Amino acid sequence: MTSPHLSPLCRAVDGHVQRPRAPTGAHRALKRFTCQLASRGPGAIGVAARVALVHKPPQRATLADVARLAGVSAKTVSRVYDGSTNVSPDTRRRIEDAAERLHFRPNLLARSLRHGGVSTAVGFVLGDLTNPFYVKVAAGMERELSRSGLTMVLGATEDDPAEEHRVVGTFLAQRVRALALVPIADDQSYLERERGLGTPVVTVDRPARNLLADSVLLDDREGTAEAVRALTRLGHRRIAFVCDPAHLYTHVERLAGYREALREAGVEDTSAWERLDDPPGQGTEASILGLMDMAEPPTAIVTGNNKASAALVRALGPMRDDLAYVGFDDFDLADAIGFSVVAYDTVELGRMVARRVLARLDDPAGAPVHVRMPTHLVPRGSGERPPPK
Amino acid sequence: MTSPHLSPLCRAVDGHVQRPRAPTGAHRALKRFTCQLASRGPGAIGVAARVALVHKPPQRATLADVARLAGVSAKTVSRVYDGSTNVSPDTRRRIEDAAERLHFRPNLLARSLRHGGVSTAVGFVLGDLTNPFYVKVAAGMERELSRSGLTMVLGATEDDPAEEHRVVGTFLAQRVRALALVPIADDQSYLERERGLGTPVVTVDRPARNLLADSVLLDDREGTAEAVRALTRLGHRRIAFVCDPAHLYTHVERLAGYREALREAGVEDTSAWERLDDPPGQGTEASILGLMDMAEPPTAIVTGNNKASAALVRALGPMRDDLAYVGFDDFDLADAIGFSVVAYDTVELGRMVARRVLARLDDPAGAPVHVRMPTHLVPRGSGERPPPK
DNA sequence: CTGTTAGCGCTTTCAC
DNA sequence: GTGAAAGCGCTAACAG
Repeated sequence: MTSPHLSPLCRAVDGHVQRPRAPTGAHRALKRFTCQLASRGPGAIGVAARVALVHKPPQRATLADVARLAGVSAKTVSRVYDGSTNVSPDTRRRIEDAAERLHFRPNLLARSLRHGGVSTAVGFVLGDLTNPFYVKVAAGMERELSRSGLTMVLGATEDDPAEEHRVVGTFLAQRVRALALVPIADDQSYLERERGLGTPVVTVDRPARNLLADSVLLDDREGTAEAVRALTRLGHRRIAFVCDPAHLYTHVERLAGYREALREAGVEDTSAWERLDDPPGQGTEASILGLMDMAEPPTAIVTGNNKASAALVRALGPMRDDLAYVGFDDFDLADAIGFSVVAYDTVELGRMVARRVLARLDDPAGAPVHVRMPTHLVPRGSGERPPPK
Repeated sequence: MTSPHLSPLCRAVDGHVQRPRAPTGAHRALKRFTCQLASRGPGAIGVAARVALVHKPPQRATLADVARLAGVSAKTVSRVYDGSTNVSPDTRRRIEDAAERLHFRPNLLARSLRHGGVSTAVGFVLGDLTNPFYVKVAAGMERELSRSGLTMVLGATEDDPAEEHRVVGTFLAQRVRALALVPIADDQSYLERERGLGTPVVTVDRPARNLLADSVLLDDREGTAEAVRALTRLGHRRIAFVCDPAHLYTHVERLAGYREALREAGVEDTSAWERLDDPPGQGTEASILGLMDMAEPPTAIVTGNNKASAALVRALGPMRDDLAYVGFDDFDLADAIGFSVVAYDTVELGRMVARRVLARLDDPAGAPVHVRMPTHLVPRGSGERPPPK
């Protein structure tokens, strides 16, 4: 019965004495049953056994199974997989053969547990997976992390502060190695302890509140200021700024850049041109149409994000040429419709987040590092028109 | 020294005898050191100790730590966290208090290992994180999975077959509970074994090759056919189809739908109107300009995906009204520029993938299930123009 | 309702 | 260069 012709997985079953109380005891008993039948030839498997076989699949081969088949100790097999060089070429080959035959895959769960209980995943908590900004950041992160053998786990808060706590909690329970976070809750002090416990936190797009964490942000203020300066240089003075919602950190910064640049050009009071929170239920399109209906309408509009830019296109049509406009954030087809924007490399931003995570893992101590990713003006026609005479 | 006033984490240190050979022995020794200093008051921590404390952070509290503080056994604490009701309210409160004080978080890694070595994550292997289609699918999946307490791990193949193997391998090593996959390799038979080992596979957007797996696809063929039928009903006969690359499953299907609908309208030979692989180095815009340069140019164009639609806008401008056109895939601002499309609910598709995963986890046996998500024509102007007389 | 014991699959320490 | 024993944090089985 314990003949050498039994399949490797069946051999593992013979080790039953060594693992008498596995939680999946039923599985194992069943496995032995079906394997025994199988050793009589496939035709001997009854219907019940076949159904059971499908319902309770065979176990994966473990390191011990490989060791047994290769005739070495578990530790030696382990050495082959943790990059140790202290294995003779001959032994190594035997082990690799055995592993191949058993389709062995090291269990990262077990390895992580043994290795200080920390997984190889980095959590990224973002607002919304349908927002192209967050997702391109995630793409950059993933590329950079995978080069270091780390994976990325994504969680969405749907811009709900309570969800931030829930998702972060799940990730911490999974023992992510680090946490990247687009903060939405009012307060991230609850993460201070985790940082102290060795889980670095890097915030993305917005700074953390009440938490000493690294951050990777855009240069929101300078980006908008540059756009407005280009317009004032062309002679524009009646420049509007459209953004919603106004309270978000990035939007506050962009508004500040707008005001700053207009003040430089001698325009002190911009309040008449600011549309910061859209009329409830009507949205940004209404704000923009309202601006154009003014007695003295603006000669240029700066939008605070890509949603506002889309609203502008919807409100005024794709190629309105009696008005100058520049949008924060690049977007698909902006080139095709000649929409000038304040752009930045979103994927690179994600890579930078990953690099901060890696650097922080290498050096958990030290003051928080804050990175501002640069923006640049992309002229495409809509932002280079002087005001009408 | 073992006074009750020592912090809980320091108490854990007193259990040193119980875990004498932890792999992080250095950490623990260090922890004891700093804790002892700390018990003399924070001011007594020397510079070296403080640096060391930061470099080698204290350990997380474990279930055993909580049990010790609450004066119960580990198993009882465990019962509180696995949803057992067999704990007296009083004990439960004591445990919860202790857990709170120690900031205890159950270690999902350990739990997963004990639970048959399967994690709570579902892997989704997609082509490219910057592609909005895949990402919206991921968004839908994530929403549905999180309702069942599962998380999602994302991996990108960058459309490289070798990467598919690598990413899938990583996920399997992490013992994902199931695998969703946009296949890119020629052959997925390597996953047959994993399925047999209890890891369900659901393919997305394209069927698997040589693997019995569930799939969630779009109704590509009918989607294109519907668009073409609407055009033939308006009188169009010279209808072009632009798509690249031609070999992809979805594109093959969409082409078939195009041909089918034109055949229904009496047009047998469509080869002159098909632009299936763009001129190398020049892209889809060149294909489209080439079509319009023909002696008898098409009166309508159907694009095979959103990239081709974008190329059409770039080649012909955003509001070309002497030509009818319809695109497969909806895209941002398509409404603003009056671009009619064959649309579908991408997020819902993702939810459906998640539901297939969950169903398959419940019932690993049974024949593969194939789902086709419906598409629908969204009229926005560009597709409802009759041909010029 | 609660505790004891053993072990998931792996890696660590230490001995050979 | 290799092996034996122990245990990471948690939970299943089985007592009491």
